[in-house]
Amino acid sequence: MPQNQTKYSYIAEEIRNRILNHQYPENQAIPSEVSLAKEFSCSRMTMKKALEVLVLEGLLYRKRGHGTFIIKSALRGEQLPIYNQEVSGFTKLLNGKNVQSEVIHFEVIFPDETVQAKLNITSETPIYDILRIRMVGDEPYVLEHTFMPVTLIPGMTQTVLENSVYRYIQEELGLRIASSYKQIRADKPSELDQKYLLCKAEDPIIEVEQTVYLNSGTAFEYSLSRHRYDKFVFKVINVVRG
Amino acid sequence: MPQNQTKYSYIAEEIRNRILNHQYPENQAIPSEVSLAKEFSCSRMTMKKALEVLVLEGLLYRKRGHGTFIIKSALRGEQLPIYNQEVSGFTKLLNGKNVQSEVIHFEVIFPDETVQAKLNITSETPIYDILRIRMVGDEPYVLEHTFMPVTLIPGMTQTVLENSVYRYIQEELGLRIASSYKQIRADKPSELDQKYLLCKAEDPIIEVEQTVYLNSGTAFEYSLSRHRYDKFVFKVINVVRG
DNA sequence: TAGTGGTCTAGACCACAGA
DNA sequence: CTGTGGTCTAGACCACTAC
Repeated sequence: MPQNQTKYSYIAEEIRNRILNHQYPENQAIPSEVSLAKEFSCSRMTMKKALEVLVLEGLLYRKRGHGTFIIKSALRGEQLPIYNQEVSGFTKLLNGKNVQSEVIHFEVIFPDETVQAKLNITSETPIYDILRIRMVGDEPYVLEHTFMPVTLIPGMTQTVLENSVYRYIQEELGLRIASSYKQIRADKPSELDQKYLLCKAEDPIIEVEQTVYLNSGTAFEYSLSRHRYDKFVFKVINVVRG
Repeated sequence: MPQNQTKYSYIAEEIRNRILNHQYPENQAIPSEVSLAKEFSCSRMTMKKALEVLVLEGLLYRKRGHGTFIIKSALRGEQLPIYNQEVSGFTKLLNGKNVQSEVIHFEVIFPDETVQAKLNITSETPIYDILRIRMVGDEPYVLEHTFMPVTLIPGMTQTVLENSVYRYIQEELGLRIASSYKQIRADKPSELDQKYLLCKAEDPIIEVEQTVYLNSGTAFEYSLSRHRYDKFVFKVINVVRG
């Protein structure tokens, strides 16, 4: 048992690995709560919490009176809980690929009414106004327009923007992200979209509007990400609770 | 305390109502776990579970050492957990409005390879092949192409299709929905889209591809819903766990 | 030091399914 | 009947914050 980790998340990790390594047969129930609790020397409640993590990831489902089963389609790749299970930036999502960011626009301004409402700030609160194009290899993927209060995220630089803003916020500033709210819609491409995403006037755009909150309950980012329609799919897993 | 409901979900409901009715000040912590547990005569664990429900709904956030706070933006309407928190059909989402469904196509066929893979069935398993246009008032909203195994959902009729398939499945057949997997993307309109959604060739389409699973772990629905871009927004709430 | 939420325990009772 | 998961309890200890 490693330090600095809760028991249930350690157990969840271990069982997740077993599932992904096919150490449990796919066509029958995995061991029961009681026997797993015995194996891991924990209480039944803790084991339940560990398994709950995997249920919410879409890897397991449980049925009273029957047992706990592996969701086979989750093993086949495809439907992995990538996009909506973690609040992370673009950089993390495309881990391993050659991701670059080009800063098109970066200044400090005062917010308009929309941004004031989204970030819950007054018109006198200075914000960063950032426009970036994100590239994978040589190809443009997404045009991101981001607004963040300067006082919350001090010391933003061109270098940070070209790398990972989220890494800076979490590792350098030590802030914790608590939640995000996204709205996804389709739109026609603007001239800006066409210019930077290299798309045609008849190509749709898929837009993700996002507000991200810190642990403290304050909104720190409002952003509009406009993606090429041929290079973006948003995945959502949904588990009925109770 | 009503029958037929768990204690924690009853408590969550009660506290949710208090929040929405502004019975707790927005700018300070709501009562602590311990005091709420005393008020509702429950253990601290049960109260924690009740509050956890509201955290996952995006209504509350909690901070160790500080307390439990209301997420104000959730009260302002806008960011309500409508679309992704419940696995429900179109009928329920637009509750109260005049929703109509017109069945364009309804027959039993054998699945192609894509549908076989999505529903995890063989080419000899008969399925319903359903094409419906959903209207709100006089306006077309979404064109839904749905595939369901006949053996799982027996007795499908034109009348059911014109009303709510989900209600039929849950109330008439007594089946329980466990989870769903969605992929959201933008696309150009096909001729079918243009004909039924009354959209122009340059209007984008937003497509939701969905597989829905029953309690038993079997997939019962694979569908492609194509929405008018000016009448559909997909909302996602995301809470960091741990 | 006191108060908050987070984790963990050992055990109880219940609902549901299959033999 | 046994075995499964779901709920609930009463209490413990810990981590974090504020005073």
